[in-house]
Amino acid sequence: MRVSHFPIFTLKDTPADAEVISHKLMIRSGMIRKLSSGQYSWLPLGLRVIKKIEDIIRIELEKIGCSEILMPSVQPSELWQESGRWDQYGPELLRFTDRHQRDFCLGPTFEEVITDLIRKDVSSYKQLPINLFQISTKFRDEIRPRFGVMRAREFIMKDAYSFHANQQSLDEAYEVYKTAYNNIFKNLMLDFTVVDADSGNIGGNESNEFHVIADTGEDDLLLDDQLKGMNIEIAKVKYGEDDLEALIKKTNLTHKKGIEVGHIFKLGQKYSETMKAKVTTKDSKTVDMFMGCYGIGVTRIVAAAIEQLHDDKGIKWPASITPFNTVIIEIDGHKNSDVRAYCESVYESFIEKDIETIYDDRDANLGKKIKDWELIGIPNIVIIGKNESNNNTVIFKKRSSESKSEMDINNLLDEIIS
RNA sequence: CGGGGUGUAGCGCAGCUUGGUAGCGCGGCUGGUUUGGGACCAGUAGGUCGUAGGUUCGAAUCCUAUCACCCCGACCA
Repeated sequence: MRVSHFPIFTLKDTPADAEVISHKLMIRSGMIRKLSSGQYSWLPLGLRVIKKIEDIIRIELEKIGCSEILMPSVQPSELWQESGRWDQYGPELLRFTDRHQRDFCLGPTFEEVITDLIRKDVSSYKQLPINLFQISTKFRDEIRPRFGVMRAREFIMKDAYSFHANQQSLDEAYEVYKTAYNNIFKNLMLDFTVVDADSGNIGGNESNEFHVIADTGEDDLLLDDQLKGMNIEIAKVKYGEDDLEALIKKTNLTHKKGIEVGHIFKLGQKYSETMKAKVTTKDSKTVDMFMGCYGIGVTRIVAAAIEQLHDDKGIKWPASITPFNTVIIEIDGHKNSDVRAYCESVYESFIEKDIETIYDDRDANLGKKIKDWELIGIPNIVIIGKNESNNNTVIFKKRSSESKSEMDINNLLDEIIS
């Protein structure tokens, strides 16, 4: 892409209403803009990061036999009445009425809809297990949205659901998802941990949370050397102790801050029972299906990655989810046609190698361009001016390092690809 | 919902205490010189001071109400 065709919107000043670093950097680097409290528009740069995360998730889920679907966000109240959550869920469930005075809500989660979907088409144990997921916008009328997209009212979540004829099948699937989630977060190239957790009002009897480790995280975790452990809430119950310091002593675990980005649950028969989602078993009996549900906060991962990987200049994207792999910064290309032509040819050679490249062809001086791309956090920075054009070389600088070096293009391509 | 805070130009802010009709920096636009780490010079546009009401000869400034936004708490991917 060329910047002339891929608008970037960077800011020098931090907007006054941003508090945490990821929020500040997302606004300044032009990834998002606020519409109203807890609601953000995603600009081209930010959306590319979302797509990267979604693709990593898709690949791992498809590997374990989970197929993608898409369900409506506007959900009829009847289903929520049936599960009992119309009354239980509380004001976080945004409710409204259509022109026929029929009640609806904006889906904060999709157990009701998917259970309804499955019960209509599945009647035999032979059709099970079934694994489905969607990546879609969820809405929760949060008491207090905050920290930008970290806790937004409208956000993108991947939610997967599994249906089984018996507990054993669910147990097996749960472990498969756990492994897949580990792979997803490994592939995202973020420091993370999985902990035992409370299943909250989703229901069920076993659950694990996946956390991105970050000093600015909101959740307290107690972890061992292997980064395994438990959420503080679980620890409190388990050890009968409310004080954090006392718990650390008692458990001999390390205290870390985490940002919850994934949560998996064994729902069991909670929804299938109330919503009468049954199948016939091998011995001709009927049984309520066993369910699991598995969530990942896609938009929250964007913020969590930034919380974990940044410096005073801006974001430092891991290769896995960077909006672009490489930026080519042109010096004086608007006046120097040799430089322009040379930049174009270097750009083409990057594109030929399938390196995701953004070519900064703006009429601006070097300092401004470098500041912008360091803020945005592109891992590889290539600088080209008249010297490089004459020498048939480029200047190469990594986002993670201060040093620059003049390089032959082919050598650079090899280095970036490796 | 309880506690705290902020609304003045696209962004960051000053002005408010002590009323006299709005200013600075960045950004934008035009022209020129520039472009090797956020350039310089000259010019220029842009604000019913969140909204409504009140006090006053006169309100950004004082009073009342209201809305929005942010932070702390309860809740959560």
